[in-house]
Amino acid sequence: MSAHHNMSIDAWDEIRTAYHVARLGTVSGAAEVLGVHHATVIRHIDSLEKRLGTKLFQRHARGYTATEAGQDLMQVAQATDDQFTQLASRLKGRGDSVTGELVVTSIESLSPLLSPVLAEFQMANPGVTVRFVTGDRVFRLEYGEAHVAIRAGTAPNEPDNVVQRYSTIQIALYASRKYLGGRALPIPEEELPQEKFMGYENMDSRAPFYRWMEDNVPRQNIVMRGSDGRSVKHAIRAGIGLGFMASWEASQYEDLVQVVEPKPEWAAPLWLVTHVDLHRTAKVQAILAHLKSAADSWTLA
Amino acid sequence: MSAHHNMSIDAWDEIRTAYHVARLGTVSGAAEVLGVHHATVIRHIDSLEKRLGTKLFQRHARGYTATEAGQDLMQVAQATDDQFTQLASRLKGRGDSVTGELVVTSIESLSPLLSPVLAEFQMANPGVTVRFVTGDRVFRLEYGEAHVAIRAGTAPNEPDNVVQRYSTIQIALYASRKYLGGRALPIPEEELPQEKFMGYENMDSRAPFYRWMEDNVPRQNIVMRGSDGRSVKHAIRAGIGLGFMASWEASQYEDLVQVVEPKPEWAAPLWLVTHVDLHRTAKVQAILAHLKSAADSWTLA
DNA sequence: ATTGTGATGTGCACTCATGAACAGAATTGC
DNA sequence: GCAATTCTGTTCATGAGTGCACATCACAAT
Repeated sequence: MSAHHNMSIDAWDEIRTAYHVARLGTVSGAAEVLGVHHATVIRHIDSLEKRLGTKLFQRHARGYTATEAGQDLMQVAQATDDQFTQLASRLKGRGDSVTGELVVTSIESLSPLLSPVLAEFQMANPGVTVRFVTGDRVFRLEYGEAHVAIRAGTAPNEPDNVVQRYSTIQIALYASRKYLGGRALPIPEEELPQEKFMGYENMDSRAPFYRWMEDNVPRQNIVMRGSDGRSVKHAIRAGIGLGFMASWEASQYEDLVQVVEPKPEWAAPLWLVTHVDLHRTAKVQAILAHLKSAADSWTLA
Repeated sequence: MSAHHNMSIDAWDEIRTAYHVARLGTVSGAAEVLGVHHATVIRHIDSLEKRLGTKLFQRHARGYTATEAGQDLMQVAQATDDQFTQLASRLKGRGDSVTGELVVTSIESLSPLLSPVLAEFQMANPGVTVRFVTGDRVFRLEYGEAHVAIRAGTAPNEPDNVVQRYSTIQIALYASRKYLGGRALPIPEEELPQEKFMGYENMDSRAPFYRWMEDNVPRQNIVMRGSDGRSVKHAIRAGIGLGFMASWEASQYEDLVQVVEPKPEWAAPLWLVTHVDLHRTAKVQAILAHLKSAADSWTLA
């Protein structure tokens, strides 16, 4: 039983037709405006009247004149037409201009790098409201959780996602001067496993430097683990031992020094990933362009 | 050029489809509610997005989630659906119940006869507003000028008008006692042409008693003419001579007497005429029934 | 792992709404 | 009064939109 016990009109096009007939007073005029044959207009009216059980028009050779019911319908349809027209211009404009919300997501560790860039973008486009969502859980673009995501690591290959190569985060091993105590640098690679290390809580991540640490550093030498980048950073600065950090972040601190020449495989590629449905919109294109131009001024490599 | 330079949406059904998709979150669910195949829903969405130039939904295997644009559309469509539903119930009710305006038209001379009947009807149906329009010009039902007309004379045969036999107005020759001066009644028919007569201004009317007067009474004996029934009535009562009057009206006055037995051909048939489009509506049926029952209590013959 | 379920998406046959042509009627013009 | 115009209304052929079937995919549960 698919019958609507609560009567709701399931032929909006017919109302639209009736509206123009009531407005113009003739079937032919309405047919011309609607771009259909006048026979179609007559059929729409007949169908609608049959459905409503009420005569909407009185037919005569000079045209159709709306009954009270028809005039009532005309007023409602008039309002509807106005609202739809406004909606259309809103939506049209929304497609070509950068307004409304713009949701960007990334892993939390990129936050200090991206925040200023996004702030810049917002100031350049006052009409847009930027929401920067970070978190270790992957925000799913296909559910509309974000317009663009900055992902790190291996290239995502989820379907319906258009992914672009973005930039490269140079990762290196750092330690504080306090820990090193004036030792000669770089530390020879064969001696590294004997150092103390600051590790990560969830090493299940497939980041290459994680795997390097798992493979080359004895478990007992990983003396502490942190679950987020900030705690790792503070532990290293406190002198607990060696640890992986992004070069751009470590270089901001005078007390941190790079202990070995970074291996190329440690580098974490960044990916700009957007949903295919939203990729072509002006808003997404604008933020992508802005992110790329910002990356050009970075000195990450 | 039939191009709409002002963008207005010319596919309301597609908006309705998109509305239900946005509301339910899945194409399949919307298809079931709408009573169409889910492929149709997909095609509607695609068409609408193409038309608006904006993505309304993000597609994924679990369903469709509305973008900002889609949510905007959903709100507008929600309001539209509510308004249409209200309209439908209003119109549905209007078809089966007697409410709103009811326009009745007749020739002016029937006004005193019909007015109390219409007043009765209004009091029996408080929801209806009765407009009683009299005038010598014929109000055209097909232009929506009236719901029901009471016509006198020969049966109207206009197309699209359903006409019913109503009642018969008995017309007879009357004169005031002052004019007669106590003569014996009835006046022999062969002496009638020698009497003085009160006539009508527009004798072009095809009423049978008009023609009788034209045919049987010498022109110079029609000593006065009036353009409306009231002036004729007053002239007769003033004693100017003989004149045709409706029996129901003349019988109200003590000073008026019937001078000859009325000829059957003088009687004026009344017709109830309605437009075919409105004839079946409850409102029209109600007033017709009321008029007929009122006629049963009349003593016109 | 594997099966099951409930989604979206697409090619193909078909039906139904549409469009073209014509007829009828009323009003307008000369 | 007669022709011209402008409507409505109906019939019939056609094409666009629809429904069906099947493929595909994602998630959940056993």
